Amino acid sequence: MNASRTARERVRAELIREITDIARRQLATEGAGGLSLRAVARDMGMVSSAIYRYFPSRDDLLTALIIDGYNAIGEAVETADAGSPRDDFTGRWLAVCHAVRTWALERPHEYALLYGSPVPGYQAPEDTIGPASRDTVVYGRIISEAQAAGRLTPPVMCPAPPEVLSSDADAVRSVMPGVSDDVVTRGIVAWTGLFGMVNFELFGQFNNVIDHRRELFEHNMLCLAALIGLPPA
Amino acid sequence: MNASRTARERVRAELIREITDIARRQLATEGAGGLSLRAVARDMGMVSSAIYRYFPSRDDLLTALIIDGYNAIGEAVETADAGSPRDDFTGRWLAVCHAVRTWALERPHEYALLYGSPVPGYQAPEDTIGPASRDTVVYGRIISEAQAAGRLTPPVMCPAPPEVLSSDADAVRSVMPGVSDDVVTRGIVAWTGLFGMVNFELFGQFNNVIDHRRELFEHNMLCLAALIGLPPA
DNA sequence: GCTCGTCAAGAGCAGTGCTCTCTTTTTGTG
DNA sequence: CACAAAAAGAGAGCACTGCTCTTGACGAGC
Repeated sequence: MNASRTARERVRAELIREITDIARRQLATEGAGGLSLRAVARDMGMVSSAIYRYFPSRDDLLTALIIDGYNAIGEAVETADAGSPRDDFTGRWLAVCHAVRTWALERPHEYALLYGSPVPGYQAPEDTIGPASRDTVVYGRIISEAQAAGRLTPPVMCPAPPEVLSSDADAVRSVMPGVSDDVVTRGIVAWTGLFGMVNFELFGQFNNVIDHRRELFEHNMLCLAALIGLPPA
Repeated sequence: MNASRTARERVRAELIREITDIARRQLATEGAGGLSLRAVARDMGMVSSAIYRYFPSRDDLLTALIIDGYNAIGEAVETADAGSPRDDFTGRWLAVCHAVRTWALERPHEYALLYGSPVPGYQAPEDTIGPASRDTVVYGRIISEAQAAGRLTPPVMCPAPPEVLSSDADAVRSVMPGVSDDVVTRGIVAWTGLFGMVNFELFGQFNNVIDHRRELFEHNMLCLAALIGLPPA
């Protein structure tokens, strides 16, 4: 009864996994806009309408891929952080930066699905906001732990954040406890700078301009680390 | 003879302009992926096949829109820079940053076409790289002129850029003459940080996180200005 | 006047997302 | 075990897409 029920659910789960796998493969070659339910169905030896038993619409498939993607990049970031000595805060930051970049370069279309322009007509549902912040808690933790260890010394150069930003800083502090508003906003600069750099490299803004992209990336991430106040390498 | 010939060419140019205008309007509501030649043709009271007399493919229409877009944002940036006192380098930088952000917020889909994920199957032709750098010369000029005026004092915090980056720095220096490799790389940090911030705001990464986006943007751009070495406001 | 290039129009092809109906298979229960 | 109910597959079909090909009209230059 329960065993048989789960038997059916198991094959269903297996099919869903297979569909998303094929879709991810198709995403890798065609890009988000070229993702075709019919092509996925063909690859599975299914008739196109049968796919709709598992994903009621193309957007639902996209949502599944997006959630998987956020989890995957989050996991990559977590692994990178775990591989560095706990008290080497700059090393940890650099490691997670490289993890993001490497992950993005290896599956550009999947990355574009997460951090590129939203696919037209697609509205990200609530389910995505949880996994979407899985990586950010890692960045926040590095900064928080550096602060707690007394190793955070932001250079005096940025103006003090205006009072109006304090509520936003409070929100961000949920992943970055124990730091001042000033450090929070510096963290946001580094955060957006990290992804801005990856975006530019991936979306072509560096074409015909920058050749040594890994080196430039690393140097700029070190620059951002210094801006946050992490100790020099 | 020549008059009549140009008469024909004039109506042709007028039609091309009308097509791109309608396409841009459609882009604003549907997004890049939803741009449909047939819909444009319908809006013009044309039959769909007639459009192909003017744009041989959908990609060619996209290319035209992209070139127009780069020129438009370039012009917006130039105008913003021209509106600030020549020797207020931080003010000029802040003005162009706000110009980029405002331009992007007013036509998010067009911005996504330029700085978002590349549309699937679309390969940007050579024609786009000229207009694509129209805005960057403005950023570069601000930094160069600040340097020439002796107003550029980068805070000591970033490590020195590695030797391997010198050739890339040389390339970038074509829009940012007279500055050291160190300043060039700082400029790239600011450049990517600017667009990283706009991307995050536009592509939804700030949803449920940041409320006072304009204020945060301005503060972070000031922080990046300080990182470059521009004088405090 | 006649030819030739330009253009609009329409039909048509292959593909898409999605819905509907019909049939088959699987499942839990009397 | 038998049977009704639920789930899944199959296929046709609708409206749409980009794009191609052919046909017929128009206007400019020889």
